[in-house]
Formats: sequence, C-alpha cells, structure tokens
Amino acid sequence: MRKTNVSGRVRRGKNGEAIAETIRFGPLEYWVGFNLRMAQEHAFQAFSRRSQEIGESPGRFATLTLIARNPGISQTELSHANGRDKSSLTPVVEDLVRRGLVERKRMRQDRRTYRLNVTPAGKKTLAMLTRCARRHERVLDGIIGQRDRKRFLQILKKIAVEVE
Amino acid sequence: MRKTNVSGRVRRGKNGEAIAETIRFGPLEYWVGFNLRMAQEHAFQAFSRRSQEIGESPGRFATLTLIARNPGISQTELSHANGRDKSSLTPVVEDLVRRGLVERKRMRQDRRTYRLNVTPAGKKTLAMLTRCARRHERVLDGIIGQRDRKRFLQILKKIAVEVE
DNA sequence: AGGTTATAGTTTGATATCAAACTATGTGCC
DNA sequence: GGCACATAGTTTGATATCAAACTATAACCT
Repeated sequence: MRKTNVSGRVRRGKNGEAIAETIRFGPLEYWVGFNLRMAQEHAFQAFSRRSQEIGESPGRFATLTLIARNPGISQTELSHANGRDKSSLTPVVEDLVRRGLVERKRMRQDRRTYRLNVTPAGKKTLAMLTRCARRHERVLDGIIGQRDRKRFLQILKKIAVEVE
Repeated sequence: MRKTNVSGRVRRGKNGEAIAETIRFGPLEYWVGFNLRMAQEHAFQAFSRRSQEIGESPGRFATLTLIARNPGISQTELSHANGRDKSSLTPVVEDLVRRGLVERKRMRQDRRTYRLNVTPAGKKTLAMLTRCARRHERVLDGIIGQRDRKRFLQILKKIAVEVE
C-alpha cells in the first residue's frame, strides 16, 4: 500500500508529480463546535472497537450503568439521564431485555410506567464493559493530562447544561 | 403542564406522595467519554436549531466550508478532513449539487476523481451559515470562558488525533 | 501489453438517532 | 361520573452514519 497522508491532499501536477497539500480548515480550525464533534467521534469510535471485542455495542454501556445505579428507573427518566429521546430507547431496552440483561416490570401505582432493573447476567456484562471503559478512560487521561483533566470535565458538563 | 425536574426523578411512595430523587451517574459522572458525548450532542442540537432557521442542516456547514477553503478538493479528501466515511458523503454532495451550491467536475488526469467547488449561490448560503455559526460560537465561548478556551481547544484536537 | 493491485466514488444493509403521531393510562376539575 | 389535558411508552418516517461489496479507472511490475 502506498503511504498516504491522513489529513493531507496529494494533487498531481502537469507532469504527474505529486504535490502535497494540506487541508485548510478555515474558521473550523478554531471553532469549538467542530472540534468537539471530531474529538467525540474519534473517542466514540475507539471505545466502540474496544467494546465490540466483548460483543457489546458502546451505546449499551451508559444505559446499563444508569439502570444499575438507579434501580427501578423508568424509560423516560433513563432517556433524560442519557441525553436521548425516549423513542430511541425503545429498541435498546427491548434488546437488553431479550438478552436477559435487564428486566422490566410495570409499576403498580402507574401502569403506564415500567421499572427497569439489571439482572445478575446484566451485572456480569456491565462489569466487563466497565473494565473496558476504564482502559479507554486511561488512554483519554493520558492524552488530556492529569493537570487539565478536572477543568476539562467541568467545561464539558457546563456546555451540556448551559448551551441552548 | 406540571413542572418537571430535568435531570431528576419523581417516584411515588405508598401514599402517592412525590419523592424527588436525583439520578446517580456512578462512574459516568467523571468519565471523559460520556461527558464528551453529552457536550457534543447538546452543542450540536443547539446549532441544528439555529441553522434550521435558515433552512440548512448543520452537517452541510462543515462540508461547504471545507469545499470553499479547498477549491477542487476530492470527495475522499473531503471525507477525511470531515472525519466521516466517504460513503456518507455521497448523498450530501449529491444534494449540494442538486441545489446548485456545489459543482463537481471530473479530473482530467484521473477520471475516477471529482473536483468540488462552491458556486456563487453556495457562497451566499455559506456566508449565512457562517454568521449563524459565529453566533453559536459566541455562546460556547461564553460558557467556556476566554481563559480556558485555548487550552480546551488544544485538548479536543489532541483527542481527535491521538485516541485510537 | 497484460495481469495484479490500488484508489475514487457508489451502492447496499445495518444501526442510531430524532420528531411527530399514536395508544393507553392517569390526573384534575366541574 | 365524565371531559379535558398530561404523561409513559411505542410506532413511524426521516436522516446520518459506518462498513463491506461493488464498478470504474489508474498505477505498477514484468
């Protein structure tokens, strides 16, 4: 395979000689929105690869964690906590139930609502995913550096809460 | 409408009294991956609303900017710059061409490759989107604060490049 | 020249997501 | 009780995305 330049361009001149060029990002270069997307996408892909090794999709992880930490949580509460629309959760929960990782029961007082709980099998899977996530976090920590980590997290949280 | 607590839970006790609870995030609370996703998703949604006001989807923005800043760029180069798979780009470029914002020409030297350029109409649209993005960025800047902004951006870039 | 390998872009199939419409249940008010 | 409205979850339709298979062209090697 010919070596290629990840973020570069190669254009051919009149005589076929390679002219390496660099992509110009213009304002994207220093805009937070774009860089936030790029960072998130790359980090997500990396975690995705890791979690696929143990046969789970990455989206399942936050969902399982939230159910485990909040036994009896409803799907709507879960969707808020997870920052997703409740309708996105329907197939996810269905799958987790089908595979025996989560159980759902109707609430007595309000028969519209489900209560979700992680089964013992779900706890096992969650433990594996958690180990996987910890390794991933260690990599991210290494990139960010101990010194800036706390502030970095604070800012991410602030963005999630305050942007509108 | 009853006032609801965005990230809280309300559970009913035996006598139907409301018991407000707070979601426990467990390790997600201080993990970078999760918070990165939440920040990105919220910021993206906010920009999405803004850009819809002028009738454009937010994904078009980075694409148009990159073409405008790199006249004659190919779709593959564009997909790398944009951090997406080249196949995702096919319908996007098709749409931009159909609406007359971008033109594509076959390269002479390599007839597999297209060269993309922004048309005058595309430049107009891009200018509107750019104003829109600047307003969005000002909001984000306000949240992050001048003092940490530079470092924050550096870290985001570093994550995108180094995570694997 | 001819065969092998690489590359640009498209197609296809799978997944994730949202928003709006829908069903069923619950609450409030008269 | 009964009507209007609110809420929990599902369904449906649209979009975005990836990965793998595909088509077409090009480059490389002998």
